[in-house]
Amino acid sequence: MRKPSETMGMAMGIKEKVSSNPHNNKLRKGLWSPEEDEKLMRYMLTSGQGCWSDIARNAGLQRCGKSCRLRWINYLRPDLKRGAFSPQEEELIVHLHNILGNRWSQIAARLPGRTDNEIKNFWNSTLKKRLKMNSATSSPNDSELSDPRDIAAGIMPSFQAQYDVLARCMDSSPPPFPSMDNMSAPNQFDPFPILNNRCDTWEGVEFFTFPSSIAQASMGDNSGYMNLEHAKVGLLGSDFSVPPLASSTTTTEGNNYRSMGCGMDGKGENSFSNNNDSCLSNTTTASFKVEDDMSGFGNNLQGANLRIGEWDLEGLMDDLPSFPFLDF
DNA sequence: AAGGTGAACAACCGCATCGTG
DNA sequence: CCACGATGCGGTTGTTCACCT
Repeated sequence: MRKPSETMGMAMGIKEKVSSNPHNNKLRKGLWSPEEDEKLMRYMLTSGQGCWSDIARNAGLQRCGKSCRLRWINYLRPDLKRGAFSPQEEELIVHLHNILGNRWSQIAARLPGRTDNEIKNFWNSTLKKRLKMNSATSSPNDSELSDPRDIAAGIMPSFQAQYDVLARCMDSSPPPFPSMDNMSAPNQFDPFPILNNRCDTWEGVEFFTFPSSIAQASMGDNSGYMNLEHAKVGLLGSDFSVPPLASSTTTTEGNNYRSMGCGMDGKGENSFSNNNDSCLSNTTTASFKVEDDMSGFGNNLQGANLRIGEWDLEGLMDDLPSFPFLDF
């Protein structure tokens, strides 16, 4: 795989577009030169973000703010993870696309270090093609695969059944989602089965165990992300594992609960992604006691008495933006 | 070696949304 | 309420490289 950043940047000096803005200044377009990158990077690191048009001007760049923003977000941001997508990331993208569709920014928000543009390109170039190849060999009658589950199934057949389970839960109402009592039966419902390497049932509460590869690759570095390896998240103790629905209710009573450090604060409100409108915050009646150790999470839920009410698709979709999975 | 073609990626464009005066 | 600018997002295009013939 070539490194476009190395090749395309150099090419910019040769083929350079210029457009004029209303103030008659010449604004560059096209690929960014290393010098421009350095200017923007230096300015962003020293002065931080602000109005992008100001940034473009103050950094001495003959670019529009929009272009600077895009360059920063898609390429210069220090927390970006470069390189090929791991198989786990591929699965995650496919799965999230299953649920979210072409909401690349939301998908990207759940893949630390990846940009929406990157994911979109990856989807359009690689995954779509893989799908076509698979669909051509498997189901000659299906000329078009408009259903996301077809796409997922085309790429990773195991998703078909998993998506169906999710779809049943999303499509049907009244309550497609099993009550917590029923949740004691393993794998009754798994909205993110690919994350569910191991499903532990612990006193009636299911936990998802993170694939360590994902946890390590995406969050176990020194970039301030939590190391989620071996992390377990209570099904409803946090909206990490399930995009909670508007009408869902959760009750915990008398818990001695070592919460996911960034998932639930002491009031049972979501603090994972700074979303005050968290899907849980308005519905959760939990009263969690959070122990001092916040570095790990979800290891010590005891006596949980969780209850889930009704679930609905609309609520799910509304809540997805705040669903904090891998959202840092 | 030269040309064609597709893959991969960067960047642009247009539109929607949001905040502010 | 409206206008306007800034920002965000998704679709699309443009560019380069690698591979194949």
